[in-house]
Amino acid sequence: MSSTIDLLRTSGVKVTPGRVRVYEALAAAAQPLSHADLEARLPDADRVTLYRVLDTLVVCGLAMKAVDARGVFRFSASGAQSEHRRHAHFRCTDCGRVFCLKDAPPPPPKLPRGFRLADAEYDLRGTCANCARAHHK
Amino acid sequence: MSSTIDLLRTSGVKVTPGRVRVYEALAAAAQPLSHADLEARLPDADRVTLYRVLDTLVVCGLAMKAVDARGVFRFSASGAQSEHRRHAHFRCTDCGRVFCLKDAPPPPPKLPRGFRLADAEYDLRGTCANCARAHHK
DNA sequence: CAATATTTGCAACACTGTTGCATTTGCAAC
DNA sequence: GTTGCAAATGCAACAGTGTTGCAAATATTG
Repeated sequence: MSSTIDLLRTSGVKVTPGRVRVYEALAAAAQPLSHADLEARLPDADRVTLYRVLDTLVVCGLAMKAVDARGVFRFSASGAQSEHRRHAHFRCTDCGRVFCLKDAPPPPPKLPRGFRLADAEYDLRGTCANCARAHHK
Repeated sequence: MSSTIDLLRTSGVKVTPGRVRVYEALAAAAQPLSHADLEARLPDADRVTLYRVLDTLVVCGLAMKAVDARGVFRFSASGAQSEHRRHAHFRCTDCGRVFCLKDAPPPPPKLPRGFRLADAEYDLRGTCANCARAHHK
């Protein structure tokens, strides 16, 4: 099994206690966590450092960042696969969770002449099964 | 033709100059507007009143509220905006311009059971014709 | 026009996120 | 180990977005 330390090292960022603890908190969580959630779980962490650690994890691909329905950023551990580009994502507008759809991504539409495609993202938004159920409780 | 005043009256809320102006600004906009956008368009409006007017319009069904990628609420007059949803966008990573692709977007993939699709966006990124040509100068 | 429930404007606040800068720390090279 | 230095941290201050309380103004109803 690959430790958090190895994950960080492999991702090319310095290994610090803060990054280890934040990543492990994200990985242990069942839901994407907001900055406030993480502050509650890691009471000793500095507010600003926490923001910067989260940024680092997102940039190096270890975490994903999304916006929930209240406009708050939520973060989730993304298990280090940066293959997140070429398949469709479903983002729940309620809980902010992102689901990867395994179905083959649809072929990109034709582009005007001269345009060069670097990257494509099919983003679906809506309500996930959990939140849909919770809605008409 | 139904004037804004009639729309408001029909929706069961008091008709005030602020509500009329805000609704008409929303209806005239090509994109959903943030609170800040509206403040720029209506320089005389009070900040807080603007928030409350927007809330009222949403509650009475004349406007829709959504969160953008930066976590900011954006508002649009109901009825508008359903057409800008279902087509693909190409964003040039060089000049930042966004092009709307007229071709019909591919059908959304199948979702897991219980998931409800509200909105889909096919985002392509790359280099537009202009910038591609400029590149091998 | 008068009565009254709503709405407005203002001040103050709360939450989320960012920037600048001095200090500490990871880590690589000795 | 020790050292050097870029990077990360902690702190303070700030910026943007949204909310609450309350007194004054106003849209509707009769």
